[in-house]
Amino acid sequence: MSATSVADRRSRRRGQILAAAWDIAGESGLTAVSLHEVARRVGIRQPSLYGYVNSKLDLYDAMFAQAYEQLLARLDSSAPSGSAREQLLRLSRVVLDFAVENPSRQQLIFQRTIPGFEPSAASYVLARRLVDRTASLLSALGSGSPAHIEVFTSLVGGLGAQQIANDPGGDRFTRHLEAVLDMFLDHFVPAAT
Amino acid sequence: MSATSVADRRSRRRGQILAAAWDIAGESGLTAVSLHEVARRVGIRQPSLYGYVNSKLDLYDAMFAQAYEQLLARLDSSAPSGSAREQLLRLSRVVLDFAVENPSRQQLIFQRTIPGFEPSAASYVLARRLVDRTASLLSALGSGSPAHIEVFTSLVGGLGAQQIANDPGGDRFTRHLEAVLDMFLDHFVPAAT
DNA sequence: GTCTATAACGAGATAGAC
DNA sequence: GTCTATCTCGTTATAGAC
Repeated sequence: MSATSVADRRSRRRGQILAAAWDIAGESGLTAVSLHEVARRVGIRQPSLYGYVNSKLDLYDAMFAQAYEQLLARLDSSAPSGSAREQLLRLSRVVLDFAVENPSRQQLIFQRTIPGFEPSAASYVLARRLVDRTASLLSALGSGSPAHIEVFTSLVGGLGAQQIANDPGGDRFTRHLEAVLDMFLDHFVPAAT
Repeated sequence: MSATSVADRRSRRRGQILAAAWDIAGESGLTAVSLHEVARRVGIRQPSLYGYVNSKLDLYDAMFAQAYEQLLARLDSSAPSGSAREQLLRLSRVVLDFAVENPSRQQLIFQRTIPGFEPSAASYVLARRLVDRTASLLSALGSGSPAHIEVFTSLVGGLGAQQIANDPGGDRFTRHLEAVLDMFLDHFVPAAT
């Protein structure tokens, strides 16, 4: 009858570990995350981490999965409403804000620049969910071909990458999102205008 | 009267050092470049490198500058010809190919994801040259506003980033370059069509 | 579940001889 | 210009006690 079960305590610790890892990544970059520093911040010794993750790459995988869970949760935080164009704009805006708010997340889940890291199958499923949502909105607009999806994701990803690399903390690039989306729709789905 | 001057030998060594660094980056990622491994490949001891670079970040800066020099040289390798649209397409194709051929170069000069690295003023001048060329071609098309430049660089950069992250070695994203360029011109420079 | 201790290794950088 | 030697610090991971 304890108020906190063993499973609860475990998952709380895991949450602390991931939070510490994201903090380090935010301060010093994704590659600066080390098990020693994570343990230091959580208040345990580095070997104790091996009760929660199997390796450093496994920690990255947990971060990858958590980032997608957070992003998908944000997309679900409001009921879909408005035209397909409005829904697509909202999805793009949420994704873009999410990436730009925390460049390490963008680097891990979109850019894939960590040497040796590949998301596990379980984590990859989450990544697919985002693509699928984008694809179905594009389909609703009559523009759901693979080529259209490839171009569209490049547009949104490109704005995010440029924003982070060339104007961190600003909005010189992200402010163009709606114009870029209209450019895309105008050109590829002229009927929708 | 020696066939190779002291300066020649120095610059040749420097070239070997940079080549070794790019090799390592290509094999194991940009962050895997270490002075020890560079020295090993050049055939000297690690402390000897300090006769050529002042620090590891200084080595990254030399790589940054070299990458831009190579890219600018490629752009100059053929005389400008054709319409402004054709020149813009050619410039974009060269930049895109350059980035995709060697992801480490893209990561260093466009993505800027190395913790603690900032290009020196001298290196930054080279980076500006690329932006200036792009801007003047866009101006010739009547689309040289800052906003247009921001959007255009995001389009090309986005295709490159997606290509590297999601289809390394392929062309699933880069093949859309011409379509994306036409989309851009259609929407922002309708008169040019 | 967390600890101490430690193995095994690598990094960047400096001192000083030749 | 290159070397040897070394400092200092960091890392991932494992063994084994409590």
